[in-house]
Amino acid sequence: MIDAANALAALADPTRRQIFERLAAGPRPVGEIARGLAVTRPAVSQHLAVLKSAGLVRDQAQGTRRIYEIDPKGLGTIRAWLDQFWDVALASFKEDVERPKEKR
Amino acid sequence: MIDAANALAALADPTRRQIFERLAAGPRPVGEIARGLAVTRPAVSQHLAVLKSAGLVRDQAQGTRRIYEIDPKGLGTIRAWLDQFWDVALASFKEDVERPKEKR
DNA sequence: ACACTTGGTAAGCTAACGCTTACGGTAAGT
DNA sequence: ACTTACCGTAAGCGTTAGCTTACCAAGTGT
Repeated sequence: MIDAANALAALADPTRRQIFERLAAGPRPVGEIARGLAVTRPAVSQHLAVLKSAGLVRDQAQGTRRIYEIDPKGLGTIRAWLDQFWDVALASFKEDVERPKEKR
Repeated sequence: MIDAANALAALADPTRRQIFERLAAGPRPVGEIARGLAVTRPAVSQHLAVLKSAGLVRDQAQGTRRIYEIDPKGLGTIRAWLDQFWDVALASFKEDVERPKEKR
């Protein structure tokens, strides 16, 4: 199951965000993702596994290489979770604007 | 400065999410937040400090107690960051729908 | 068949994180 | 003034997370 908890935890890591942002430019094999990053290729593999289990990316075998791309599922889960608090945040903001009026 | 990195890292922790969700029901003092949670009050204080520095909550002194509430700033930052990938995700999803058609 | 490329996995280490206990500091009540 | 309630901070500890090196499996080309 893909809940918001895993998705948020996955995107909390800087290296994982870097990988995710790189995939936003289009699907890529693991080696190409690792190239230019500060960590080794096995580290990237581990990160991809975490992102995959969080529903943020999906892979697709193509010969000896695996093409990774962004999976909309994870993003949708996070967005749904965020929307849960959006009205509360807006109410808080509205109160923020009206508060100075009460001050006088 | 409040960037998406800090906000995501802050919401990655389960206890911090629990605190944040509890604040969605309305502003509360620290003691009331800690009541019912599995951790001690100082732990809650530390978590609140992290959430605050991420722009997710804000506090307001009221006598000897400090009232915490959700700050829309952090949520907005995360949402803006997510929207950066939203079109990519939609394109990926669209391709997902049309791919079976090409299969035959 | 053999070599090479590609990538996932295991083992182990280090650093960071979250928690607790203990303490200090401020405001309110008596 | 003295006590009590409320909360932040420091110090210390155990666990986890991310990284590296080493190894293994599968596919491709010659």
